[in-house]
Amino acid sequence: MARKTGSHSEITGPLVRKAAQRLFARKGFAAVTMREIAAEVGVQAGALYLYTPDKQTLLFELMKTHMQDVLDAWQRAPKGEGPLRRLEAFCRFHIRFHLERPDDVFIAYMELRSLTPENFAVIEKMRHEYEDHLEEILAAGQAEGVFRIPDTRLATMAIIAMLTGVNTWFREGGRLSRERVERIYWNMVRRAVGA
Amino acid sequence: MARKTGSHSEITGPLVRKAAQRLFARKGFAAVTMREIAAEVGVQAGALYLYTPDKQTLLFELMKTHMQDVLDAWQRAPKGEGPLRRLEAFCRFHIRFHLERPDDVFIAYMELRSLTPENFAVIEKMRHEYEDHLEEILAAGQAEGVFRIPDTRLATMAIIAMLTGVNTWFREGGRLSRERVERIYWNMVRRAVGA
DNA sequence: ACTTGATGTGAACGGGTGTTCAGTTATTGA
DNA sequence: TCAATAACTGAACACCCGTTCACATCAAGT
Repeated sequence: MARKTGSHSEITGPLVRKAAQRLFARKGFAAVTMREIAAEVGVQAGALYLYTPDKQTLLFELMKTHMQDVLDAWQRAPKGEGPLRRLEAFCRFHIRFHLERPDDVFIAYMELRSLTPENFAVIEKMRHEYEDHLEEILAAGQAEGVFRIPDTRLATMAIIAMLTGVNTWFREGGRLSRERVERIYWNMVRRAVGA
Repeated sequence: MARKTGSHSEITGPLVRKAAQRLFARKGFAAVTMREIAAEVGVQAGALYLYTPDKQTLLFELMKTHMQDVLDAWQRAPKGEGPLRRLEAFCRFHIRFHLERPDDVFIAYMELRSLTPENFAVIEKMRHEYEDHLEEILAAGQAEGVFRIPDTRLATMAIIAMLTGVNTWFREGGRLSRERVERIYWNMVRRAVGA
């Protein structure tokens, strides 16, 4: 078979990651067996080790890729000018991006404790980096007198928790459209920061 | 030994629940073994089955007791008069109560998927009952013109997600006192609902 | 035609899983 | 004193775990 890299199948590899992602999100890392993942892909358990050195690395790579995707996507997202517009951009981006990747989000928030300490440190750092983007917006708005926030770090955590919470109840085709949810949440955030 | 009920030891029983609670919160239900719990208590694994029919029931009872505690505590909590004071009471109650039981909260939010469908339905119903208490406050305030909320259900979910998020970062003896955190969060909620 | 190497099988490895149960111990009430 | 029983042990049960590896398959490159 024609190979471009020294790695393995470009077909089975992604299938393994997708199956693992779906199963980890649904049942939790510890409750999923390598044989389950293999069955989902349509191979025997041993074949998985052509694509990952072990189960822990499989989880870590999923989480790292997700966090990198978030950071890259926010970097590329249109942001507008001024703290108010930037905050709106962030809120809408966060909701939209997370709703598009419910499994990844679930894993990233629930399986931190399943990571080895070294892997945890890596993911935690990336998460903190993302949170800092929001905190910078809040701090800038506070400095300009656009926001009235007693503690920017606390407001950061509150806003992210609130926005991420959408994933726990939102269902496509439900009572509210994604656009409507985005607008309502943005308005709550805007008022919460006193703007 | 003098027994009042037909059940078993009133010493070891609670110890089992506390050990399970701590371990489930720290490592996750699926990652904790009955032998680990037994070791924490200081007995052999077989002895646990004097206090629970199986591992699943142990988890379910922990979660059910916690949810019942939340509902009872809110029922008993001082609430003040009018939607604004009631909302403040709810916010402060939620933060305080949850910060006092970090392990229970962690389990209740993370291990829903580890429950059997029947057990899940029971817990989900209790959770919904709690959420409804908040939604009723919001609806009353909206009706009286004290709040400006486009969608009470959505505001309910947003507020609860925001308040529960405190548990992920708050540390006793940290930069902010619990009272200060309560006040800041309450102010954010108050502004978010337009009051 | 033949070697190469990617892709995968299927059995095995050592160890761990939840759960059961016959038997031991210790304390009790009569 | 002694039968009753709560509390617990320690071994066993049947099965599942992540991971390894000798071996098979088969398309591609020379």
